[in-house]
Amino acid sequence: MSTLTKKSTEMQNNILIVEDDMAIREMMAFSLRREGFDTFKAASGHEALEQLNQVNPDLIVIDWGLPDMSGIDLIDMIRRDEVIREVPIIMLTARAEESDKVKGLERGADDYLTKPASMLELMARIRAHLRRSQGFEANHQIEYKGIVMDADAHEVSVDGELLSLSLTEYKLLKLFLQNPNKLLARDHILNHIWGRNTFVEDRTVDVHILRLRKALKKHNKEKWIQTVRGVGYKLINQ
Amino acid sequence: MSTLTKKSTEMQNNILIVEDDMAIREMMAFSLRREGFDTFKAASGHEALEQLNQVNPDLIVIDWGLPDMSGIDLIDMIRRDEVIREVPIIMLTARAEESDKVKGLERGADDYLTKPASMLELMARIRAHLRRSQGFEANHQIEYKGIVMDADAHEVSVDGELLSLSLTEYKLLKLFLQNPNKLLARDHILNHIWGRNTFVEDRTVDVHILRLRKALKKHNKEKWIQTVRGVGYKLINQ
DNA sequence: CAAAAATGTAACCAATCTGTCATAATGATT
DNA sequence: AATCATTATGACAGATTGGTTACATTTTTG
Repeated sequence: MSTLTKKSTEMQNNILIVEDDMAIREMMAFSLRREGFDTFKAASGHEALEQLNQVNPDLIVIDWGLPDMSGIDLIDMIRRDEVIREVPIIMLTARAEESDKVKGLERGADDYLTKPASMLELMARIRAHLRRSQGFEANHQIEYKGIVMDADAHEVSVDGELLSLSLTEYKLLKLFLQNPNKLLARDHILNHIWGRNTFVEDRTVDVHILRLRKALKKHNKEKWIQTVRGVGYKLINQ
Repeated sequence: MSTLTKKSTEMQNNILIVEDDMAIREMMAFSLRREGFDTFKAASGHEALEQLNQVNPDLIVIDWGLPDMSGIDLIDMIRRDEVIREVPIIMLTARAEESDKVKGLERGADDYLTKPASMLELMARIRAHLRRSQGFEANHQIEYKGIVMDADAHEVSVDGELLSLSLTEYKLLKLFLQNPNKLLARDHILNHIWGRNTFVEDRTVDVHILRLRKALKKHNKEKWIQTVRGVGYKLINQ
């Protein structure tokens, strides 16, 4: 699996820290690593965007005052990106002014802490957000009309029978199961499975769709993946 | 729809306030109602559980120190309940002690505020949580007199029956649905569907209108697209 | 290390979509 | 009613699109 699509279900959680003050940044990174997180660091908005082209963090901590752009602007850009849009964001600020707090939360941050922030509280809030964004169930199962995907076991079964899938097929099916009945455009699929900036052909998606269809066909679920000409594919019911 | 299953997509959000201090409770309720939320109140843990048997709130604000049980215990019970388990919870406390904060977050609260809490900040945090718990899944539908276009599924149905459309027809219909009862000039249509500088004939629009009309005809919606001689077309109500 | 599996591309074909034209139908104007 | 202007319709060819197979390359497995 490439670094690009690194996601967090079975592995450690990735946290991206965006903070220009080196001392604070390193201190946070240190604490987070000690707690078992994988950390990625950025000292500016642009560095952050660069990082986001290479990692899909599970949570982002953003300093309000960055040298090149405001934290708010960075949040805006993240929330507009199709792939990472939903990542939880914790804002960090030196000013205790309430208007900032409110502004940050209104504009897309999920949480807000005032510096000097207690590491303990930051950790607790990070864990609270991760807990929520990764679901409550201990064993992550997605189910849709007889197709059951067990993320922990990395297994898929159709009407009880195990389905043998390659990794790409698995990820593809997972994407479909997470968005049943929704049209997934080709480039959307590309972005989510291969990452934002890979040089994979459009047609490659088709081939993998074909392979996934074949796998489903063996279990009499032939017509589950519907083609929408000119746009993409859709997982449908029957 | 029964009160029990009241969920929040189309209607106001329900907020449950669990707080024993009447002054604070009423103040919060007042502010929340003014902001357009539906509020439900409980002065104790037991009252809260009673309320939860009747309403499914979209978010719960819980005071740390309740007369009959600790807020933490209440959270535990909520998180163990199959139905409401995932509701966002904001803890409220008079003590500023950090250990409480951390404990609350570790045990299942999603957020934590210290009293005296600023109403503005509480509102902002409530909205941030609601946005996350429901905002991302808004499904984009356009509806006009029995024609329902689901942008996520890329589907159109007429009186429940699915309509099969080519991409251009789909875009055309979308344009009409976005501007019902409005006259759409030919060049307006051209600009919106083919782009500003394409070399497509005016007459091409007619052909696609024809095709769209045919598709609608199959579902007894023959006369929906009206010709306005010399100008363009209009989507009308039968 | 050899064999098997997985992956990304290219190439071919079939289905479908699209734009244009010719002609018919309709409406407006005189 | 005759003429002109505009739109509807059907047919057609070329373009686009997606399904499929084959193959080279990489990765994994035994």
